[in-house]
Amino acid sequence: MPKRIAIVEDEAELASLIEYNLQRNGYQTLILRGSGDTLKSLEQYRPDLIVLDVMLPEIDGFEICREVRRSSVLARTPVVFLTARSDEVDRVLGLEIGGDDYMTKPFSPRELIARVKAHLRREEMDNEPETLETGPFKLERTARRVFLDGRELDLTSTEFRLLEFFLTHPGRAYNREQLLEAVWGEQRYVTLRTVDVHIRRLRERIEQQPDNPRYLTTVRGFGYRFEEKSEG
Amino acid sequence: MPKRIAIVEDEAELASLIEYNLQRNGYQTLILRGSGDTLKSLEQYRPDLIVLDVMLPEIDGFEICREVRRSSVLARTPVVFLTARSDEVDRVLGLEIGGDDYMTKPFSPRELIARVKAHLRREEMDNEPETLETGPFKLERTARRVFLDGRELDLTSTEFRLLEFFLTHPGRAYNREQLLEAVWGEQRYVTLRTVDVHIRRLRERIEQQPDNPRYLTTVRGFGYRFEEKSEG
DNA sequence: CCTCGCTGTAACTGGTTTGTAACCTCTCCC
DNA sequence: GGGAGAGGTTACAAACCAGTTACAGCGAGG
Repeated sequence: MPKRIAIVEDEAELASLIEYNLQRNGYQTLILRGSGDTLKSLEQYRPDLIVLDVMLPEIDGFEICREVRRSSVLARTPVVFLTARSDEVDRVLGLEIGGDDYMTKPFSPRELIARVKAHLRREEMDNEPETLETGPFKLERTARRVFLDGRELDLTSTEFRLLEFFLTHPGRAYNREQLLEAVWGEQRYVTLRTVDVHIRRLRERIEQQPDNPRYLTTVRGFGYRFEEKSEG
Repeated sequence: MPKRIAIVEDEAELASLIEYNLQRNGYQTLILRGSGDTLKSLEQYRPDLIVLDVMLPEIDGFEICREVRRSSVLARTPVVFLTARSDEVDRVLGLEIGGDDYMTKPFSPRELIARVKAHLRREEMDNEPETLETGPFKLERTARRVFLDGRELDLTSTEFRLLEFFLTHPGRAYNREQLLEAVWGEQRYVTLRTVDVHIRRLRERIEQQPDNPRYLTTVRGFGYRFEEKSEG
C-alpha cells in the first residue's frame, strides 16, 4: 500500500536526494532520466504522483506533462514541477499545462514532503464509514476510540489497527502474512510470529477469558478469525 | 459534506480542465454549457459556488449572474467570473459584484483553487457562530477572547488558534500533520514536534494539572484529542 | 537600540510499545 | 502414549514516542 512516486530528473545527484527523502518517508520511488521513452516507463510504473523537472536535456518537461494528461492511465496523476527560474514558473502556471504544483530550486526536503503529502491526501480520501459496529464492538474512526459493550478499551496503536482490521472483515480467516500486510503495511520487516504476540495482547484487552477466546479465534494450521456472532 | 461547484462554460476542454482541478481538490462539480435553462439547472443543483464564463454563445454571463442574484435559492451564492480580456474585467468591476470575484484567462489551477477556497472559507466564516461554547469553554471569535468557567484565559495568537480549532472539533483525534495544516496553514513547513510544544503551552493555560490533562488528551502513537465531556 | 514576548527547533529524559527469541503447551496422528 | 508441529506465553532489549527544557531568532514596542 505504499504510494509510488516517479522522479523525472536528469541530474543524478538531485534525483537521488529527492529519492532519499521520499523513501525515508515511506514512499516507493522510480527515477527516470527523462529520455524519449519516459512516458512509456511512467505508464508501466503507474505512479501515484510525478515529480517532474522542467529542464530536461532531451525533452521538455511541459511536453511530458502534456503527454501524461493525454494518457488514459496517467491522466489524473498529480504532477509537481521542479523549476529553476521564475519565468518557468509563469509557464507552469499557464492553464494549458495541467501541472498541479511547482517548486523552485533550491527547495527544502521538508517542503518537498509536505507538498507530496498534501497532494496524495486528496487522492486517499476514504469512503469508509465513520463509526463501525460489529457485534458488541463499536469503533469510532475519527475519535480513535473503541468500545466493547459501551466500555472504552485502552489500546495501543498497533492493537487499534489490528482490531480495526478485524472489525472491518469479520467472519473471515486471515493467515499471518495477510495480517502483516494489512496492518503493518507492505514494507514489513517483521517476523510472522510477531502476529501471535499481538493477537495475544489484543485478546487480553477484549476477551474475558483470553485462554478461551470468544471473538478472536485461532484457525489452526492457518491463522486467525474474528467471529461476528456474539453467542457463546 | 463536499462542496458543490457549478461550472458554466461552453468550451468543453476548458470546462473539463476546471472540473478536473476542482474534483482533485475534493469538490463536487456540475458542468453547464450556458444555454437558456442554465438558471433552472443551477437552482436544482444548488451549488455552493458558481464559476461563470462571461463569454457564452447563447447568453451573456452577466445576465446569468443577474438572474442568480434575483433567485431566492441562489442569491447568496458566490460567483467567480472567467474573462478573456481586460475590458471585460472593467465590466465585471462595474457591476455591484458583492462578494464575487473574477479571473482572467489564462489562469493557473492553483489560482482557481485558491480563489474558490477563499470564497468558500468566507462563506463558512459567516455561518460560524460568533461565540462558541464547548464544555466549560466559551470563545468569542471577533473579540478574540476565551473563557474557562467564566475566567478569561491569556493566550498567545498560536495558542488561540489551536484552542479554537479544538473547540470547533471536539472529540476527534488529530495527528500532528493535520493540526499543522489546520492551525498553521498549508504553506507552513514547521517540524511536527512543534505541535507538542504548543500543546504543552496550551495545557499550561487551560489544565489545572498539565501533567494529567482533562481536556487536551494524548492519543499515543497518533496525536491529540480534545475531550468534550466535562466529567472527571 | 534595547528589551520582551512569541515561536520553532534541538536535545535530553523517562516511560511505553514493539519485535524477537526462547521456552511451554496443546493437538493431532501414529 | 509419544512425537512432531503449531500456537501460546513470557521476558527482555531496542526502538519509539511524548514530555519537557533550554535556547536562538525574530519582530514589536518602547
